[in-house]
Formats: sequence, structure tokens, C-alpha cells
Amino acid sequence: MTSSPSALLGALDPTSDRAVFRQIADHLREAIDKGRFTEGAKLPSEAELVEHYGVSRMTVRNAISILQGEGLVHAEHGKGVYVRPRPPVRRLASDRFARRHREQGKSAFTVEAEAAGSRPEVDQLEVREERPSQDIAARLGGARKVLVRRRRYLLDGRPVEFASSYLPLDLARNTPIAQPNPGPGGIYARLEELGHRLERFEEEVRARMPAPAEVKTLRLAAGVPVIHLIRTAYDTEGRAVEVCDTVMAADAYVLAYQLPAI
Amino acid sequence: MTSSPSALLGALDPTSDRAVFRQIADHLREAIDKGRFTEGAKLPSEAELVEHYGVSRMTVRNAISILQGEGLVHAEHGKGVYVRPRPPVRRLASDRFARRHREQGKSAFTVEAEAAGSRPEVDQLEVREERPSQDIAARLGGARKVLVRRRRYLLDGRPVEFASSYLPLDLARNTPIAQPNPGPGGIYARLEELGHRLERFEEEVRARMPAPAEVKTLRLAAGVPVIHLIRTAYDTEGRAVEVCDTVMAADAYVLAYQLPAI
DNA sequence: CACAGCTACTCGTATAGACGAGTGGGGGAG
DNA sequence: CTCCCCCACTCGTCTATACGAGTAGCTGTG
Repeated sequence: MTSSPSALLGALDPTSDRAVFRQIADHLREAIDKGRFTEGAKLPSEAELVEHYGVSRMTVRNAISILQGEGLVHAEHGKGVYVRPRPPVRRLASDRFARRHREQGKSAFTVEAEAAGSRPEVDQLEVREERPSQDIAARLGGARKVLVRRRRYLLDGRPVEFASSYLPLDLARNTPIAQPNPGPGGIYARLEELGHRLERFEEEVRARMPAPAEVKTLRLAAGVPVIHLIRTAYDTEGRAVEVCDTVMAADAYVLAYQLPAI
Repeated sequence: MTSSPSALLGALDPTSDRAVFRQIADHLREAIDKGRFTEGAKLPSEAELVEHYGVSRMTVRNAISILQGEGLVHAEHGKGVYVRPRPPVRRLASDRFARRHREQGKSAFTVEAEAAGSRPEVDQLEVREERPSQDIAARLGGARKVLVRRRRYLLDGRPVEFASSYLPLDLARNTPIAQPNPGPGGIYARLEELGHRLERFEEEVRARMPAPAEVKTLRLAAGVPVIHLIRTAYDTEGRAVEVCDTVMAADAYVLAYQLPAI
């Protein structure tokens, strides 16, 4: 016998013109915000909420779906509705492409994850030649064919990021970059060995709700947006030598940048 | 008499184990992606979809609510469900805090918006003294009281950003910074006049779904995340002189950064 | 012609009920 | 005692219905 939700949740206000399911959502949200339900805690079941508020089940489900859309809770079939724990975030430092980080044997992702005590994995690696989209082609200065490297990154078994790198084919073909494992320091190290000394990166950051394919690939919970990052790498001659298109689970990342006050 | 949706939408697959409302959502999403419904176009009404698929209205509404959660469509009471137009985005360039931009009379937001042909407004301006949250205090090096400047930014009447600046009180009290209008070049110009020459900014970027208050302030549609940006400004002595906490409508912004390849 | 009101259409909210499917615990069979 | 099955509980899907409320166009009245 679980204790009645009445101890934690108030009563509806029949005089309010706020819809009943919104009032219920408000109650639950407030209870979560105030710590009456902590991370990982189980909310009252739909049946209990129906009983407590004296409304129909669809009304209760409607309320819960609001909280799901806000990313506050997630439902587990057959078990219950739980307050979503905030997963540990991975901080992308602004110096993550500093040359000194490339001197080591492992990839930046691996080194950084292990330093943070997480278990890194790379997954779904795919290397192929393609005709680029108009956008990618334009960013690469009009390349007509590109080498694409796709891969998925996981932390402790959880997918957190899916990235596609595009390189002009004339630059990458028949080089270690076209190998699944490009070697220590990653493709940036190889690019520099090939004579393309990197000068700067440009990053564009957007946020949006994920497409269904992204929900699947990143195993995203309801109410989790994605950060869409497009990075272009330029060499010292001003040529765009790589475009990396990355989709990240927004609840797993915080991006950090340093801006000089010129 | 509107034309039947049958011309644009397929039929359900009864052998599929995908839920009916998901199949309907898939159909509509595909039709939108393929341009059979363009931006601003009206989807078939709930009644028409009920008729077309032979399902109950709740099932159709369930399907539509998926698309709303993805930010693809929005419903207008009494009118219909429309494909969400992508609003013009404001690009925040990485040099937006360059000193040369402060030399002019107007604020960065105003100058930039007018250059882009939009009508900028600043709104809900509030200046007050407060005890900072633990997080803000830590970022400001342990300040116990701060001056807070809050304001909302609008483009062409649409709220796009809500920002709060926090400055150590000992630094900002009885200066033009404590005035509602701090004068040409904004508070960064005033800080430099006060002897705090700015050296660098640190920005942290997160994305998440908005809290209800943010939905209201930014008049956010369903399925639009927010970008949460926290910027700390440091002077040449390494002191944190301002923290700016900004919440932006994610569909209105793209952030651009330049990273040197050191 | 102008305008008020009716009406048909739209989505919003809410009810009551049914069945399906995943989970976990308790009790009975071996 | 161990294992398996069943049952109770959970959320997931779907139907059918009802009324409320916003919108827009048509129509009849003044």
C-alpha cells in the first residue's frame, strides 16, 4: 500500500479557467521542483492520480505527457513514471582542438572520457565516398565528391553523439584518412602530415527537436532536444579541408567557448 | 469542398506493429518533408483525417501531437493545423563583442538587427540589487551582492531572448551601469571606462526544453527548445566582472564561433 | 449598403470503457 | 528449496461520445 498522493499534491481549483490536465501537470511539476519527488523517484501511478483528482485516465495521461514533453519525467512501460535523472554532462572545452591534444595516441573523445571516469566507445563507423549535399559542398568550397566518415560515440553504453566528417575527395583519397582507423591523433593529425596545417575552426551551433531517426540513433528520451554543431576546419591557406556535422544529445553536453575581447 | 487527403497521404498498414497514431504521424511527416505540405500550409482537418484513415479522433489528435512535439506543426484554435514556417534566424557572430563594435552609439542588438532589416525592441527592462544564486556568486568570484540587469529582446515584435546580467555590486553601484540606459556601447563600454579593460569572455552553451515561465516570456510554440547561454566577462586582471545568463528561442538563433588551432 | 447574428467548421477538453503488453512478486508445483 | 506460472499492477493504444470555444463566411434585417 503506497501512501496517497494527497500528502504531496494539492487539490484542483474548480474556479480556475486553467484546464484540469494543466493544473495536474502544474501540481506534479511543482512537486518535482520542490524536491517532493527527487531524481529517479516514481510518480504516483495513473490510477492513483485518477483516484486522487477524481478525473478520467486520459486527463491524467494528458497531464503526464506535458511533463514528458518538458523532459521532466519519463514513463517505463509496466513499471511507472519516473523523474528523469539529469545525466552527467560532457563538457566540450574550447581548446579541444589544440594541437597539443593531437600528440597522443588516442582520439580526443577517448582521452577525455577516460579522464572523466567514463567508458568511451565508438560505433557504427562508416567510411565512404559520396556526392555531397549542396550545403556541405558550399562549405567545402564547391567540392564535387567527398570522403565521408560517420561514427557514433557512446559513454558508458549510452549514445551521446553522431558525427559525419566530410573531406574533399582529392585531398583524402588514398590516404590514412580513408582508413576506418586513421591512426593516432585522428584525421586532424593526418591532415597536418599531408601538408594542410590547420589554422582555425568555425563552428555553428543550433538546437532543435530531433528527427525520428535521431531519436533512434541516440536513443533519446522524450523532451530531449539535440544540439546540431557544424564545424569547418580551415588550413593556413584558407582552404576548407573538413566539415564535421555533429548531432548531440543536448542533455549530455555543455559546450564551452572562449572569446577574446579584441 | 477541399480535396480529399487521399491524394497526399497513403493508407495504414494493418500488418505493421507500429501504432496507428505513429503511422499517421509518419505519413504526415513524410508529406511535409517531401514538400506536399509547404511552410504555412494547412494540414487536413482532424475530421478529414478521421474520415481518411477510419480511426477515432483521439488517434488523429495523438498523431498530430507528435508532430507538434517535434516542432513541425502548430495548431490554431478554430482554424486548423499548419506547417510551422521556419522563422528567420539571427546569427550571433563570434566577434560580436569586439571592441570596435562598442564604439558606436547603439547597442549591439539594435545595430545588428537593423542591419538585417528587422525591427529591434528591448522590453521588460529591470535593474535592481540582489543576493546572487550560489552559481552566479561562484562565477563572480564569491560576490555577496550583485546588480542585476534583466531585459527581453524582440525582433519584429517577436520575443527571441531574455537576458540577465549580474555584476558585483561594489563595481557597479552608483555608476551608469546602474541606470536603465547605461549609454552608448552598453555596459561593456562603461566597464572599460571604469578601468576594467575586458580581456576575454567565456561562454557555456546548453540546450533544453523551456520551463513554463520561459514559454510564456518568449511566447514559444510547442516543440521549440531554448538555448541557454551563460557568459562570463573577465578583465585584464583576471577578475570576473559580469555574468550574463541568456535564454534564447532556439528556432531564432544560430551561434557562430571561431576556434584558433593553437 | 452595413452590420448583427447564425451557422458550420475548426481545435480544446473531458469522460468512460476496452483490450494489449511489459514487469515483478507471490504462491504453488516439483 | 527452487523454479515456474499466474496474477496484479503498470503504462500503451484505441474507440465513441459530448460539450466548449475560436473563426469565418453567409444571410437576413434594418
